[in-house]
Amino acid sequence: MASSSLSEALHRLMHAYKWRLRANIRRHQITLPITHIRVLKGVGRLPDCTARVIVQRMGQDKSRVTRVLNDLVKEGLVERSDNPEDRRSQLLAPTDAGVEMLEKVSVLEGEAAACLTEGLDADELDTFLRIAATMTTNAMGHTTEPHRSHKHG
Amino acid sequence: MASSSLSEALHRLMHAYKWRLRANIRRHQITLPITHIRVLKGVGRLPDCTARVIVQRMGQDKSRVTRVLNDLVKEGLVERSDNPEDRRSQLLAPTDAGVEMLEKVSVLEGEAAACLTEGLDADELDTFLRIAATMTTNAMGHTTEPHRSHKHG
DNA sequence: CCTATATAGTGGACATAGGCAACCAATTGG
DNA sequence: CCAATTGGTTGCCTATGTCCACTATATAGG
Repeated sequence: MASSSLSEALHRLMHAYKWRLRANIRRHQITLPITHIRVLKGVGRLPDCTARVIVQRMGQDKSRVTRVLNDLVKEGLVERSDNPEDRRSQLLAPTDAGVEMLEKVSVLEGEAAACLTEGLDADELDTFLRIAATMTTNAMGHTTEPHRSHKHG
Repeated sequence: MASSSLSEALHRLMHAYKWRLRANIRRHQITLPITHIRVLKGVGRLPDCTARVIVQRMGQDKSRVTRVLNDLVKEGLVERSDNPEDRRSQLLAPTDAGVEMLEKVSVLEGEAAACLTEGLDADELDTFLRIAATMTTNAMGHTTEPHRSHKHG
């Protein structure tokens, strides 16, 4: 049964990965939840980043992103500034503390990735990523229902 | 940066997969959350299943498993019976309704898996599963800390 | 211009998920 | 018998994700 294998394999992998990531986060004395880290990374990496961009990139709910962003601002890791192009939204950028945090995070994620990919060569990792991307697209693709509420990019 | 790619790829894949699964669950008029389905599957598949077995197989917290099991019993999908080998624990088995549910679930997971693996040949899927298993082991493996608390033997 | 509609973001409420620690009861081993 | 361990339960908290309603701005159509 490939179906069952795939399902369980995904759940287990995700569980294990999160576990590893959390362990690393602790070890580095960071108190941010994983989602917050992902959002912070997005803010740091994307040039004219708005909440909308994060929402689209992560496929997450708007309200969730808002709340995470609120937390990050409260923690002094992210700043909002007026968006001259659209007064409904704000531009997001990491503060100095945010940049610092991002560096720590980069290290820590690198360690996690190194841990996971131990014993795999670049070719295999590449294949894995390619298939994962295909699966992601497949899963979100054919909607089976009249949905078409949002399109990504 | 493979690290960042891997991290994001995993998160995205899991998010997309869960989304697809949930859509299928809805379509089949099933009201069980994903975790409950996983636990029910475990109970159905493993011969002398106890809560402990589920905990070990899924790597989940004991308390979580207890609660999910309680729900499943309350829903009439799982039955507990005395374990003659150990009076602390009970043997778990699906009821008739549970078996029925498992059949529906099997269909639905098959559909989800089929959706995800569309355009992938058996070889690629196999590779993917193998690498995923390796990563899972890696992630849980070298603990960085003196842990060695349990091994399944 | 005014109105209708879409879009960006916010917040409330809730469900699902996972973790930590205390605890009980039964088992095991000295 | 006593101590430590193990299987399970419960309380409590955090994290994650979704749905819905709402505000404010933007934009298209009349």
